[in-house]
Amino acid sequence: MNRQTLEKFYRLKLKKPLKSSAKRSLVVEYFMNRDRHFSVEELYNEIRKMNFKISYSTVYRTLNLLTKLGLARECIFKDGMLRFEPVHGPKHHDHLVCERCGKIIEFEEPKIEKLQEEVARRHKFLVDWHRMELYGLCAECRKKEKL
Amino acid sequence: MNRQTLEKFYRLKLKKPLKSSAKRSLVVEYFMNRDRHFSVEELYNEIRKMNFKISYSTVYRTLNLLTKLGLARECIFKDGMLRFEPVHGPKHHDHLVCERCGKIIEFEEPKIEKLQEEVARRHKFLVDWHRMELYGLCAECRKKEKL
DNA sequence: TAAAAAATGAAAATGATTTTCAAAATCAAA
DNA sequence: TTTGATTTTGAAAATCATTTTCATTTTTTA
Repeated sequence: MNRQTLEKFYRLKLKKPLKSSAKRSLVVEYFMNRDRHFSVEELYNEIRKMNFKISYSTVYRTLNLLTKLGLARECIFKDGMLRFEPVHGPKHHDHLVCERCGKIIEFEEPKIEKLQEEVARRHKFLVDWHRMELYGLCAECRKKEKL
Repeated sequence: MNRQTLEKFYRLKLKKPLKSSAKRSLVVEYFMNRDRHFSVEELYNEIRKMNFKISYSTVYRTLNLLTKLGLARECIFKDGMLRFEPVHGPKHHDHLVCERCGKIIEFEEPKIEKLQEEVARRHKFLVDWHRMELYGLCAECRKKEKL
Protein backbone atom coordinates (compact mmCIF):
# COMPACT_ATOMS: atom_id res chain seq x y z
CA MET A 1 0.00 0.00 0.00
CA ASN A 2 1.46 3.34 -1.05
CA ARG A 3 1.00 6.79 0.38
CA GLN A 4 -1.88 7.85 -1.87
CA THR A 5 -3.79 4.65 -1.29
CA LEU A 6 -3.48 5.07 2.45
CA GLU A 7 -4.67 8.65 2.31
CA LYS A 8 -7.65 7.84 0.11
CA PHE A 9 -8.55 4.95 2.38
CA TYR A 10 -8.29 7.16 5.42
CA ARG A 11 -10.51 9.88 3.96
CA LEU A 12 -13.14 7.32 3.07
CA LYS A 13 -13.09 5.58 6.41
CA LEU A 14 -12.63 8.41 8.88
CA LYS A 15 -14.03 11.26 6.81
CA LYS A 16 -11.25 13.60 7.77
CA PRO A 17 -8.47 14.99 5.62
CA LEU A 18 -5.03 13.44 5.96
CA LYS A 19 -1.95 15.34 4.97
CA SER A 20 0.87 13.53 3.32
CA SER A 21 3.76 13.04 5.64
CA ALA A 22 7.16 11.52 5.11
CA LYS A 23 7.43 10.40 8.72
CA ARG A 24 4.13 8.60 8.71
CA SER A 25 4.93 6.98 5.39
CA LEU A 26 8.14 5.74 6.93
CA VAL A 27 6.28 4.02 9.74
CA VAL A 28 3.70 2.59 7.36
CA GLU A 29 6.43 1.26 5.09
CA TYR A 30 8.27 -0.49 7.91
CA PHE A 31 4.99 -1.74 9.30
CA MET A 32 4.03 -3.24 5.93
CA ASN A 33 7.27 -5.17 5.77
CA ARG A 34 6.44 -6.98 8.97
CA ASP A 35 4.53 -10.20 8.81
CA ARG A 36 4.32 -10.93 12.51
CA HIS A 37 3.50 -9.16 15.75
CA PHE A 38 6.09 -6.71 17.05
CA SER A 39 6.45 -4.29 19.91
CA VAL A 40 6.43 -0.54 19.33
CA GLU A 41 9.99 -0.41 20.59
CA GLU A 42 11.09 -2.95 17.99
CA LEU A 43 9.64 -0.94 15.12
CA TYR A 44 10.98 2.30 16.54
CA ASN A 45 14.49 0.85 16.86
CA GLU A 46 14.40 -0.62 13.37
CA ILE A 47 13.55 2.76 11.85
CA ARG A 48 16.15 4.51 13.99
CA LYS A 49 18.80 1.98 13.02
CA MET A 50 18.31 3.00 9.41
CA ASN A 51 19.25 6.51 10.44
CA PHE A 52 15.80 8.00 10.11
CA LYS A 53 14.93 10.50 12.75
CA ILE A 54 11.55 9.77 14.27
CA SER A 55 9.86 10.04 17.64
CA TYR A 56 7.96 7.47 19.66
CA SER A 57 4.92 9.75 19.47
CA THR A 58 4.79 9.43 15.72
CA VAL A 59 5.28 5.68 15.78
CA TYR A 60 2.48 5.24 18.32
CA ARG A 61 0.25 7.67 16.45
CA THR A 62 0.73 5.93 13.14
CA LEU A 63 0.17 2.47 14.58
CA ASN A 64 -3.01 3.64 16.26
CA LEU A 65 -4.11 5.12 12.97
CA LEU A 66 -3.45 1.86 11.14
CA THR A 67 -5.42 0.04 13.82
CA LYS A 68 -8.40 2.36 13.37
CA LEU A 69 -8.22 1.70 9.67
CA GLY A 70 -8.25 -2.05 10.27
CA LEU A 71 -4.79 -2.58 8.79
CA ALA A 72 -3.13 -3.33 12.11
CA ARG A 73 -4.36 -5.19 15.13
CA GLU A 74 -3.30 -4.88 18.74
CA CYS A 75 -2.24 -8.01 20.54
CA ILE A 76 -1.44 -7.94 24.23
CA PHE A 77 0.25 -11.03 25.64
CA LYS A 78 0.57 -11.96 29.27
CA ASP A 79 3.31 -9.38 29.88
CA GLY A 80 0.70 -6.66 29.30
CA MET A 81 2.79 -4.86 26.70
CA LEU A 82 1.21 -3.50 23.57
CA ARG A 83 2.17 -5.26 20.35
CA PHE A 84 0.81 -4.87 16.85
CA GLU A 85 0.48 -7.18 13.93
CA PRO A 86 -0.49 -6.52 10.32
CA VAL A 87 -3.93 -7.75 9.34
CA HIS A 88 -3.57 -9.86 6.19
CA GLY A 89 -7.04 -10.67 5.05
CA PRO A 90 -9.37 -12.72 7.21
CA LYS A 91 -6.96 -15.52 8.10
CA HIS A 92 -6.28 -15.58 11.80
CA HIS A 93 -3.46 -17.26 13.62
CA ASP A 94 -2.84 -18.06 17.26
CA HIS A 95 0.29 -18.16 19.36
CA LEU A 96 2.55 -20.47 21.32
CA VAL A 97 4.56 -18.36 23.76
CA CYS A 98 7.70 -19.74 25.42
CA GLU A 99 7.88 -18.49 28.98
CA ARG A 100 11.62 -19.17 29.22
CA CYS A 101 13.07 -17.56 26.08
CA GLY A 102 10.11 -15.43 24.98
CA LYS A 103 9.91 -16.96 21.52
CA ILE A 104 6.50 -16.69 19.90
CA ILE A 105 5.38 -19.32 17.38
CA GLU A 106 2.31 -18.79 15.23
CA PHE A 107 -0.09 -21.54 14.30
CA GLU A 108 -3.45 -22.09 12.69
CA GLU A 109 -5.92 -24.78 13.54
CA PRO A 110 -9.17 -24.57 11.57
CA LYS A 111 -10.75 -27.28 13.70
CA ILE A 112 -10.38 -25.04 16.75
CA GLU A 113 -11.87 -22.08 14.87
CA LYS A 114 -14.90 -24.24 14.01
CA LEU A 115 -15.39 -25.16 17.65
CA GLN A 116 -15.06 -21.52 18.68
CA GLU A 117 -17.88 -20.61 16.34
CA GLU A 118 -19.95 -23.35 17.89
CA VAL A 119 -19.33 -22.02 21.41
CA ALA A 120 -20.27 -18.51 20.27
CA ARG A 121 -23.49 -19.77 18.70
CA ARG A 122 -24.35 -21.57 21.92
CA HIS A 123 -24.12 -18.24 23.78
CA LYS A 124 -25.76 -16.24 20.98
CA PHE A 125 -22.56 -14.29 20.82
CA LEU A 126 -21.33 -12.55 17.66
CA VAL A 127 -17.54 -12.88 17.54
CA ASP A 128 -15.54 -10.38 15.59
CA TRP A 129 -12.11 -11.27 16.87
CA HIS A 130 -10.44 -13.81 19.07
CA ARG A 131 -7.15 -14.76 20.49
CA MET A 132 -5.69 -17.92 21.81
CA GLU A 133 -2.28 -18.28 23.39
CA LEU A 134 -0.60 -21.36 24.78
CA TYR A 135 2.14 -20.58 27.29
CA GLY A 136 4.86 -23.03 28.25
CA LEU A 137 8.28 -24.27 27.15
CA CYS A 138 9.39 -24.47 23.53
CA ALA A 139 11.26 -27.50 22.17
CA GLU A 140 14.71 -25.89 22.57
CA CYS A 141 14.11 -24.79 26.14
CA ARG A 142 12.80 -28.26 27.01
CA LYS A 143 16.03 -29.77 25.70
CA LYS A 144 18.13 -27.37 27.78
CA GLU A 145 15.91 -28.16 30.76
CA LYS A 146 16.91 -31.81 30.57
CA LEU A 147 20.68 -31.22 30.52
CA MET B 1 -8.36 -21.74 53.34
CA ASN B 2 -7.68 -20.25 56.75
CA ARG B 3 -4.81 -18.17 57.96
CA GLN B 4 -2.71 -21.01 59.37
CA THR B 5 -3.08 -23.11 56.25
CA LEU B 6 -1.95 -20.22 54.10
CA GLU B 7 1.06 -19.58 56.27
CA LYS B 8 2.10 -23.22 56.33
CA PHE B 9 1.68 -23.42 52.58
CA TYR B 10 3.73 -20.28 52.10
CA ARG B 11 6.57 -21.53 54.27
CA LEU B 12 6.68 -24.80 52.39
CA LYS B 13 6.60 -23.23 48.97
CA LEU B 14 8.71 -20.11 49.36
CA LYS B 15 10.88 -21.23 52.26
CA LYS B 16 10.54 -17.92 54.01
CA PRO B 17 8.72 -17.06 57.20
CA LEU B 18 5.37 -15.34 56.93
CA LYS B 19 3.96 -13.35 59.76
CA SER B 20 0.28 -13.49 60.49
CA SER B 21 -1.44 -10.34 59.42
CA ALA B 22 -5.03 -9.24 59.74
CA LYS B 23 -4.84 -7.10 56.61
CA ARG B 24 -3.53 -9.88 54.46
CA SER B 25 -6.11 -12.30 55.84
CA LEU B 26 -8.74 -9.79 54.88
CA VAL B 27 -7.61 -9.74 51.26
CA VAL B 28 -7.30 -13.54 51.18
CA GLU B 29 -10.79 -13.93 52.60
CA TYR B 30 -12.38 -11.61 50.05
CA PHE B 31 -10.33 -13.23 47.32
CA MET B 32 -11.53 -16.69 48.31
CA ASN B 33 -15.14 -15.61 48.04
CA ARG B 34 -14.67 -14.71 44.41
CA ASP B 35 -15.26 -17.33 41.79
CA ARG B 36 -14.46 -15.27 38.71
CA HIS B 37 -11.83 -12.86 37.48
CA PHE B 38 -11.86 -9.37 39.02
CA SER B 39 -9.81 -6.22 38.83
CA VAL B 40 -7.69 -5.08 41.74
CA GLU B 41 -9.84 -1.99 42.03
CA GLU B 42 -12.97 -4.11 42.41
CA LEU B 43 -11.52 -6.11 45.27
CA TYR B 44 -10.10 -2.99 46.89
CA ASN B 45 -13.46 -1.22 46.73
CA GLU B 46 -15.33 -4.23 48.07
CA ILE B 47 -13.09 -4.39 51.13
CA ARG B 48 -13.30 -0.63 51.62
CA LYS B 49 -17.07 -0.69 51.35
CA MET B 50 -17.16 -3.01 54.36
CA ASN B 51 -15.39 -0.29 56.30
CA PHE B 52 -12.06 -2.03 56.51
CA LYS B 53 -9.08 0.25 56.15
CA ILE B 54 -6.59 -1.11 53.65
CA SER B 55 -4.18 0.23 51.05
CA TYR B 56 -3.79 -0.63 47.41
CA SER B 57 -0.20 -1.70 48.18
CA THR B 58 -1.42 -4.44 50.47
CA VAL B 59 -4.06 -5.62 48.03
CA TYR B 60 -1.53 -5.80 45.21
CA ARG B 61 1.05 -7.44 47.45
CA THR B 62 -1.35 -10.09 48.65
CA LEU B 63 -2.63 -10.88 45.18
CA ASN B 64 0.92 -11.20 43.91
CA LEU B 65 1.65 -13.49 46.82
CA LEU B 66 -1.37 -15.66 46.03
CA THR B 67 -0.24 -15.82 42.41
CA LYS B 68 3.23 -17.00 43.43
CA LEU B 69 1.60 -19.66 45.55
CA GLY B 70 -0.48 -20.80 42.61
CA LEU B 71 -3.79 -19.89 44.25
CA ALA B 72 -4.50 -16.96 41.96
CA ARG B 73 -3.83 -16.45 38.29
CA GLU B 74 -3.34 -13.22 36.38
CA CYS B 75 -5.50 -12.65 33.34
CA ILE B 76 -4.96 -9.65 31.15
CA PHE B 77 -7.67 -8.95 28.60
CA LYS B 78 -7.43 -6.69 25.58
CA ASP B 79 -7.71 -3.54 27.71
CA GLY B 80 -4.30 -4.38 29.19
CA MET B 81 -5.47 -4.12 32.79
CA LEU B 82 -4.42 -6.63 35.37
CA ARG B 83 -7.12 -8.94 36.62
CA PHE B 84 -6.92 -11.98 38.85
CA GLU B 85 -8.93 -15.11 39.17
CA PRO B 86 -8.88 -17.86 41.78
CA VAL B 87 -7.40 -21.14 40.61
CA HIS B 88 -9.87 -23.91 41.47
CA GLY B 89 -8.07 -27.13 40.71
CA PRO B 90 -6.91 -27.95 37.22
CA LYS B 91 -10.11 -27.10 35.36
CA HIS B 92 -9.58 -24.22 33.01
CA HIS B 93 -12.16 -21.99 31.45
CA ASP B 94 -12.05 -19.50 28.61
CA HIS B 95 -13.82 -16.21 28.04
CA LEU B 96 -16.32 -14.51 25.81
CA VAL B 97 -15.84 -10.74 26.15
CA CYS B 98 -18.51 -8.30 24.99
CA GLU B 99 -16.86 -5.27 23.46
CA ARG B 100 -19.95 -3.12 23.91
CA CYS B 101 -20.96 -3.69 27.54
CA GLY B 102 -17.79 -5.32 28.88
CA LYS B 103 -19.58 -8.41 30.14
CA ILE B 104 -17.36 -11.47 30.45
CA ILE B 105 -18.85 -14.95 30.08
CA GLU B 106 -16.87 -18.05 30.99
CA PHE B 107 -17.05 -21.29 29.08
CA GLU B 108 -15.36 -24.67 28.84
CA GLU B 109 -14.92 -26.74 25.73
CA PRO B 110 -12.95 -29.94 26.26
CA LYS B 111 -12.80 -30.59 22.53
CA ILE B 112 -10.84 -27.37 22.09
CA GLU B 113 -8.48 -28.33 24.91
CA LYS B 114 -7.79 -31.64 23.17
CA LEU B 115 -6.95 -29.86 19.94
CA GLN B 116 -4.69 -27.45 21.78
CA GLU B 117 -2.73 -30.37 23.17
CA GLU B 118 -2.41 -31.72 19.67
CA VAL B 119 -1.05 -28.42 18.36
CA ALA B 120 1.46 -28.30 21.21
CA ARG B 121 2.61 -31.84 20.51
CA ARG B 122 3.10 -30.93 16.85
CA HIS B 123 5.48 -28.14 17.92
CA LYS B 124 7.12 -30.20 20.69
CA PHE B 125 5.86 -27.53 23.04
CA LEU B 126 5.11 -28.18 26.72
CA VAL B 127 2.06 -26.11 27.67
CA ASP B 128 1.52 -25.14 31.28
CA TRP B 129 -1.19 -22.58 30.79
CA HIS B 130 -3.33 -21.13 28.06
CA ARG B 131 -5.93 -18.57 27.41
CA MET B 132 -8.55 -18.09 24.80
CA GLU B 133 -10.82 -15.11 24.48
CA LEU B 134 -13.54 -14.46 21.94
CA TYR B 135 -14.35 -10.76 21.55
CA GLY B 136 -17.59 -9.50 20.04
CA LEU B 137 -21.18 -8.69 20.93
CA CYS B 138 -23.17 -10.52 23.57
CA ALA B 139 -26.77 -11.61 23.01
CA GLU B 140 -28.23 -8.57 24.81
CA CYS B 141 -26.12 -6.05 22.94
CA ARG B 142 -26.99 -7.71 19.64
CA LYS B 143 -30.67 -7.28 20.43
CA LYS B 144 -30.18 -3.60 21.23
CA GLU B 145 -28.14 -3.26 18.05
CA LYS B 146 -31.13 -4.33 15.99
CA LEU B 147 -33.60 -1.83 17.49
C1' DT C 1 9.73 -8.16 77.87
C1' DA C 2 13.22 -6.96 74.46
C1' DA C 3 15.19 -7.60 70.16
C1' DA C 4 14.61 -9.16 65.42
C1' DA C 5 11.94 -9.64 61.41
C1' DA C 6 8.04 -8.82 58.59
C1' DA C 7 3.87 -6.08 57.27
C1' DT C 8 1.78 -1.78 56.50
C1' DG C 9 0.41 2.71 54.22
C1' DA C 10 1.64 6.94 52.15
C1' DA C 11 4.14 8.82 48.96
C1' DA C 12 7.52 8.45 45.39
C1' DA C 13 9.12 5.83 41.51
C1' DT C 14 8.35 3.33 37.39
C1' DG C 15 7.42 2.53 32.71
C1' DA C 16 4.49 2.21 28.80
C1' DT C 17 1.44 5.01 26.40
C1' DT C 18 -1.01 9.38 25.39
C1' DT C 19 -1.51 14.22 25.30
C1' DT C 20 -0.08 18.99 24.95
C1' DC C 21 1.75 22.67 22.63
C1' DA C 22 4.62 25.46 19.84
C1' DA C 23 7.03 25.07 15.61
C1' DA C 24 7.36 23.04 11.00
C1' DA C 25 5.21 21.02 6.98
C1' DT C 26 1.45 20.58 3.79
C1' DC C 27 -2.45 21.92 1.29
C1' DA C 28 -6.15 24.82 -0.92
C1' DA C 29 -7.33 28.54 -3.25
C1' DA C 30 -6.98 33.16 -4.53
C1' DT D 1 3.22 31.82 -5.83
C1' DT D 2 1.91 33.60 -1.57
C1' DT D 3 -1.35 33.52 2.14
C1' DG D 4 -3.77 31.48 5.48
C1' DA D 5 -5.77 27.45 7.40
C1' DT D 6 -5.01 22.90 8.90
C1' DT D 7 -2.32 18.94 10.03
C1' DT D 8 1.88 16.74 11.63
C1' DT D 9 5.77 16.62 14.35
C1' DG D 10 8.92 16.02 18.51
C1' DA D 11 9.95 17.11 23.13
C1' DA D 12 8.37 17.32 27.29
C1' DA D 13 4.62 16.81 30.44
C1' DA D 14 0.70 14.14 31.83
C1' DT D 15 -1.48 9.80 32.73
C1' DC D 16 -2.46 5.71 34.95
C1' DA D 17 -1.85 1.14 36.70
C1' DT D 18 1.43 -1.06 39.29
C1' DT D 19 5.62 -1.48 42.19
C1' DT D 20 8.91 0.15 45.40
C1' DT D 21 10.69 2.76 49.26
C1' DC D 22 10.93 3.79 53.81
C1' DA D 23 9.58 5.08 58.34
C1' DT D 24 6.39 3.17 61.51
C1' DT D 25 3.65 -0.50 63.52
C1' DT D 26 2.80 -5.33 64.35
C1' DT D 27 4.05 -9.94 65.10
C1' DT D 28 7.12 -13.41 66.49
C1' DT D 29 10.86 -15.44 68.91
C1' DA D 30 14.06 -15.96 72.48
